[in-house]
Amino acid sequence: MKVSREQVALNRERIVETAARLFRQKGYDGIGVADLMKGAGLTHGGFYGHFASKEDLLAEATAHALQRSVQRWQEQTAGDPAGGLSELATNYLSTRHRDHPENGCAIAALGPDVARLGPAVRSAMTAGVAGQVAVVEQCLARDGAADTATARKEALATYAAMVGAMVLARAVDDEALSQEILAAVRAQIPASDAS
Amino acid sequence: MKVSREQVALNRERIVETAARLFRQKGYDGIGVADLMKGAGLTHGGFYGHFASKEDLLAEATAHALQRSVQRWQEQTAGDPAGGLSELATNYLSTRHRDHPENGCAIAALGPDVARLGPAVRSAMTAGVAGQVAVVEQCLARDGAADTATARKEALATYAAMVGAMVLARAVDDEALSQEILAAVRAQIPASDAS
DNA sequence: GCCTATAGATTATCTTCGTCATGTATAATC
DNA sequence: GATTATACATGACGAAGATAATCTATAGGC
Repeated sequence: MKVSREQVALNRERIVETAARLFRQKGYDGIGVADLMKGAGLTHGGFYGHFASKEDLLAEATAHALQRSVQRWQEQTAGDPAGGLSELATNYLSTRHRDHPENGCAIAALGPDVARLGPAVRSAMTAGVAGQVAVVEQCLARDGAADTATARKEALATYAAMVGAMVLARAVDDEALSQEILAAVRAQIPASDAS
Repeated sequence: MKVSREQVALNRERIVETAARLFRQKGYDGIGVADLMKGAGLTHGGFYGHFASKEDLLAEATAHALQRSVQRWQEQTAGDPAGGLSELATNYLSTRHRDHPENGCAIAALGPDVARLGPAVRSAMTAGVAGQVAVVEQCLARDGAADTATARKEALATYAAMVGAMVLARAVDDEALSQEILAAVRAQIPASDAS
């Protein structure tokens, strides 16, 4: 049964969105094409009309998720004259984020998976990383603590600490340690000892 | 064909070691039981005589890999009066480590996978994380820059940055950015601006 | 209002997975 | 040296995976 042009676009978008959610939640191998399609309210039949492969879908889903993240980060940090990094870090390093990877950072949820996959996925991830780093860099620049070269270095290090903290906080089976990790990185964010 | 007691123990050990290598290289779902056993020079038949499940093997392999890491970390840092963190970070944040996950840090390679698995695997991971954090903490204490509470916080944050940097450096498809990330975190390690 | 292109459903295929049952040769035990 | 216990090999199973071919109903254009 054919479907209208806009319905097709809508369906495609819904597949990508569902995939972005489910991949982050269950991992690349943790969810199959059939369930992915079912999650979008379709059956697996039409999948290969939309995407060349499952990996291709992951590339799109990753790009989608990261674009959204970057956008949200920009909104969160835009208004703050102090740079806005503090609020960003508080949100990122929260137990809410830790417990809901399906809406969270794609790198913290899929980083190692992506590292083992093909160029399409990796380059989508690269673009996302670059975007997120740029936001952190902007925050630091706005805060005006250092020259641009130092700001970039600091941005990269801060960003790495945030991602690492989330990976660790999720992997660990000890609630106290998990929270301790998040708190330690939160406390160390430059120009945001407001904890 | 039965096999001598010591041969059995040897086989088991070889399976765990092979698994530790292959899981880190290919991910939990990236390698099957049959190939795992083949990697240890056996067939898949005897697997369930040794382990209750594939996940059970991952738990053992994770524990094994992390114990080795902690041991190596201790050796690397033991002799240095300045704490030894600098050498540790240089090794961890190297392109060699980045390009050889099969011998590297289990968390950077398997973190998100572990987060989705059962308690056996997670608690093995937790013990390993705790051990690695303890080494970093010792380094900072030996360097004597701060009281113990601050040293612990700093250790957690430093460790998170190292793990995050490795995850990012591996996920990213841009050699320059990848190295930039590693360098930025290296430069930020406390008491080791010796780069 | 008919024609045709096509989105998505149905169904099939082929692979690979984790797990398990059985067979067999040999180490351990006496 | 005979008996017993068992580690591993072989092979099979059912489930689930990705991918592909075919079918069909309808949207878009005339």
